[in-house]
Amino acid sequence: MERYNFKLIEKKWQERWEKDKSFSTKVDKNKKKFYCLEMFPYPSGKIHMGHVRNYTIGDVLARYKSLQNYNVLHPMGWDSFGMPAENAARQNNLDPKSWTEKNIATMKNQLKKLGLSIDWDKEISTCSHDYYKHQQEFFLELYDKGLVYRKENYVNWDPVDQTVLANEQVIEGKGWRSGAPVERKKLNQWFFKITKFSNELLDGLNGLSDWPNKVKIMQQNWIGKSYGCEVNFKIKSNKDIKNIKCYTTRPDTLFGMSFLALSIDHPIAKIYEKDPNFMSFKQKCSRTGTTEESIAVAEKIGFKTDLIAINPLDENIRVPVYFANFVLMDYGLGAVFGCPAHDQRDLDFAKKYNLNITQVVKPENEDNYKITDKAYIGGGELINSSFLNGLKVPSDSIKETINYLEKNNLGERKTNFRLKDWGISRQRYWGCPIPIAYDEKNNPIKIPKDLLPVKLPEVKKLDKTGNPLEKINEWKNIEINGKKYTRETDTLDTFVDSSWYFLRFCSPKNLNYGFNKNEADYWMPVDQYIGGVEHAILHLLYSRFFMHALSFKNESFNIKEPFKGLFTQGMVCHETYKDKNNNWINPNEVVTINGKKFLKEDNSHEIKVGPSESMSKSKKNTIDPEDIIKSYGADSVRLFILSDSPPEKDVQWSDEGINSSFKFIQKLWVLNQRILEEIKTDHPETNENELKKISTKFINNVQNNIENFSYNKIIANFHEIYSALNKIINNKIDKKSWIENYKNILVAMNPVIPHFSRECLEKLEIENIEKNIYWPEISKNVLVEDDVNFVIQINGKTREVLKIKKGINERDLLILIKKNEKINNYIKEKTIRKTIFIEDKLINIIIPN
RNA sequence: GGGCGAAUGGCGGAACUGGUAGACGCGCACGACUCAAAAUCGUGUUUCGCAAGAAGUGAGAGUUCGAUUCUCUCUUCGCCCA
Repeated sequence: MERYNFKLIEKKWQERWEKDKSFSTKVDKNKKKFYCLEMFPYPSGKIHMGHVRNYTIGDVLARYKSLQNYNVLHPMGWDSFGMPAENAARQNNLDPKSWTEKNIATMKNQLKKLGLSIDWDKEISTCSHDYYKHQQEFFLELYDKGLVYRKENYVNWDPVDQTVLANEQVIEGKGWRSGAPVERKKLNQWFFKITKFSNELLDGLNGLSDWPNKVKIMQQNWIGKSYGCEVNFKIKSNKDIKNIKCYTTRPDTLFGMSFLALSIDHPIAKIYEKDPNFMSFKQKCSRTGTTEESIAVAEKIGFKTDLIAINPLDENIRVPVYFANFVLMDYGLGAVFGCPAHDQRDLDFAKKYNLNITQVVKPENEDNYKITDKAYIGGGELINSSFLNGLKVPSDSIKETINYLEKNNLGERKTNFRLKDWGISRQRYWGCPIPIAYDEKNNPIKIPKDLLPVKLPEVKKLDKTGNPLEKINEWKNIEINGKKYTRETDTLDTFVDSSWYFLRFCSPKNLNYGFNKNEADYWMPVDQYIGGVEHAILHLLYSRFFMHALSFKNESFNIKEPFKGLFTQGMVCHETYKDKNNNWINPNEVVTINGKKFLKEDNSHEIKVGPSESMSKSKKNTIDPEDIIKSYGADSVRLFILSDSPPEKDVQWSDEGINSSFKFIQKLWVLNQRILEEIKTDHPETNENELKKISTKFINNVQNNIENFSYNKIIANFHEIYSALNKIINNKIDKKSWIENYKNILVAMNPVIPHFSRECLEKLEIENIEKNIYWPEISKNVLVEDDVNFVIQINGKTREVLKIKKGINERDLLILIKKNEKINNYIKEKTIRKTIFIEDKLINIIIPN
C-alpha cells in the first residue's frame, strides 16, 4: 500500500488554501462572527514549540468554528518593537529594522508550514509606520482627554551603560549587562492614567465569565483595592509642620503605635535637605531598586527626625517620626504609622531602633500570647486600647475605630488602590516615538495630526550606550509653523503596541484611523483569546485599560472589554541533558542506546538526564519546530502537541510521542485506503447502523471536547474511532452509508489534522465537495442505547455488571439478579436490609456481613 | 508570609452534576512475520495472589448505601504576589 506522503500532500493543500484565499474574511452581517485570536509573537528569529502549541490550539478552534459556518476572523501579526532587536543590533552591528524584518519573513514562512487557517491579508506589524501612526493618534486623543500626563518618576539607572533598565533587567540589584549596582534616578516621564479606571477595571472582571478564575484573581490582587482610612496626626515640632496624614487599613491598631514613618520623597523631606546626615541617608536609600520586591527584601533603615507625632486617640501617646526606606510615596500618602506588634515590617524596624512594642490584639483562646520575633496579624479582640477594648478584630474593630475618627474629625474613611499609573516612557530607540515636542521653555506641545506619523529615523548602527534618538540632531530639532521645537526622544513602552492590536485586526488597512467603526463593531470583542499565563496581569490589564480609555468621553466607541473569552495554555517542556562536565547538551546531540542516553558523537560517553523543564535556550533543551515539521509533517506535530496533556497544563515533548503521532497518521492512511477499497463494492439493502452509531458518537465526543478545551481527549477519540472502524470495516455496509458517515468522521478530524483530512475527503470523490464540508449535525437519538450496563453492588462493592434492557424496575431486577449465580451466592440465606435503586444505572443491596 | 491550584499504574493522563477507578497514548513483556533485525500486526500490562479473592486515587479523619469527586486537618509540589 501507498505510504502517506505528508511532504507532497501538506504542500499541496497549503498552496491551495493560499491560492483560494480560503481563510480571508469580510464583515458579513448575515453570519454569526467568531473572533479567534492567539497572542501575536515577538519576531525573535524562529518560532519555538510554545508558538506551535499556542497557534495549534487556536487553529483547532478557528477551523471548528468555520466548519460550523461562523464567519471567523483569525489573523496574525508581529509585536515587532522591543529590546531584543536593539540588543541584537548592538551586538552584531546591524540595524534593528532589517533584523526584525528578516525574522518576520522567516517566522511567517514557518507558521505557514504549520497549516494554520490564518487570514494573512490582515497581517500587521507594530513597527510599521501605518501601525504606529494610529498609535500616535490615540496617544494624542488620550492626551486631549486628560488621560496622559508627565511627571518626574524614579527609574532604575545603570551608571555604566548610561541607560534606564526595566525591572526585569535588574538582577540582584545590578544591571544585567554591566553588572554595576543600579541607582534610583528621577526622570521626567509620560504616564497613562490607568488609575482613573481602577474601579471599572476591577468591577469589569465580574462580567468576564469565560476567563480563568486565577487570572481574574491575579488582576484583582494587582489592582489591590483596600478599604481603610486616612488618619490625621498632630505634630509637635519647632518647624512649620502642624500635622501629617497617614493612610492605613488597620486604624484599629492605633493604640499599638510606636512610630510614624515617612517616605524619603514625602514633601516634608524638603525641609531636611540641608541636613547632610539626611542627605546621606537618602543617598543610601537610592541604592535600593524601585521594585516592590527589592524594597521588601532590603534591610529596613530609618532616619530619626526631631518631629513628634501625637496619637489622635490619646494625646498622651507621643511617638518619634522617621524617614524610612520601606515607605513608598506612590502608595497611600507616603506616610504610615508603625504598630510593631501586628506588622512584621514595623516589628523589624522597632527592634532595630529600640521602639516600644505594645500588643493591642489578643488572639482568640490564647490569653497569654506574647509577641516575640513574629508580629501577630490574625484576628481576636482588642486589648490595651482604652475605650476600644473588647472589640472583635478585624470585623468590628476597624469599623468602630473609623466611625470614632470620622465623628471627631480625626480621620476619614478612604479606599485605596495598589494599582499605579502606567509609565509609558522608554529611553530606547526601537519603539514608537511619542508624538510630542518641547519649546525652549520645555513646555510640551502635541505634534499636529497632519505631521503624523512621527517616524523613527533610520540608523545603521547603534552605539553601545545611551539612547540614539538623543544624538540625532536633524531628527530631534524640528520646526512647526516657523517655531523651533525639540522632539521627545523617549519611545512608548511596547505594551502600548499590544494594547490595541486586536482592534487593528478588524480593519488593518484603514488609513485615516486606527480602526473602522463598522468593522470594529462587527468583530469585537475577541471571542476567544489564547496565550501564555505570563501575560495574565500586565498585557491583559493594559489592553482592558486602553479600551476603557478609547471609550471614555466617546459616543461612537464603546467596547470596554476586549476579550470575551480567555484561555491560558501551559508550557512545552523537555528533559534536560548534561555531560560529565555539567555542560548543557541539546537533545539532538543525544542518542538512546538500550534505554540509556549517550553523546551522539561519542557513544561511550553517557549523559546525565535531568528533570523535564520548560524549553529554554539557556538549558539547551529546545526542539526546533522546523526540523520536526520537516521529518514528521505539520499534522503529526499538531496531533502530538495536543495529545499528551490538557492544553492548560505543561506538556512534555518526547521523541516517542511525536513518533507515535506520525505512525498513527500512517495507520489512518492505511485505513483510509482500505475503506476506499471497501466502498467500491456496494452492499445495498443492508441494514447496518453500527457505522452510523460509532460516527455519531465520535463526532459528539469531539465536539464536546473542543468546546471544553479538552483537546487531549480529542486525540483519544481519534484512536477510538480508528479501532472502531477497523473492527467493522468488513461488515456489509452500503456505499451511501459509508460515504456519508466516513465523510463526517473526516470532517470532525479536520480541525486537528487539516491536510490529512482534506486529502482523504478529496479521495472520497464526492461531487462539489468544497461546499459539502461543514460540521455534521448529529442526531442524538442515535446515541440512545436500548441496553444499559447495570451495576450490581453488594454493600457498596461492585460485584457484577449486567447488560439489561432499559427501564427495568427494581422488583423485576431483583428477580433477574437472583437468577445470577454469582450474585445469588452473596445474598442467598441473608436478609436484604435495604436496597438503593437508581434507574438504568445501579442497585446496591445491603445485607448483614 | 499571603493568594490560587495540583497530587490517580513504570510514565503522560481519563473518569459528565457522588454511582463499573485507570479511557487513550507512551513504555514494557510475550507471540506472528523474518535466516536475523527494523518496520508492521496481534495479545497482555494497578498491586498482591496459581486461583477464588483482597487491597488500591499523597497521609489521616468525617459525611454517605456508596467518595478520585463533598467537608476538616496535615504533607509535598507548582504558579502568582510580597
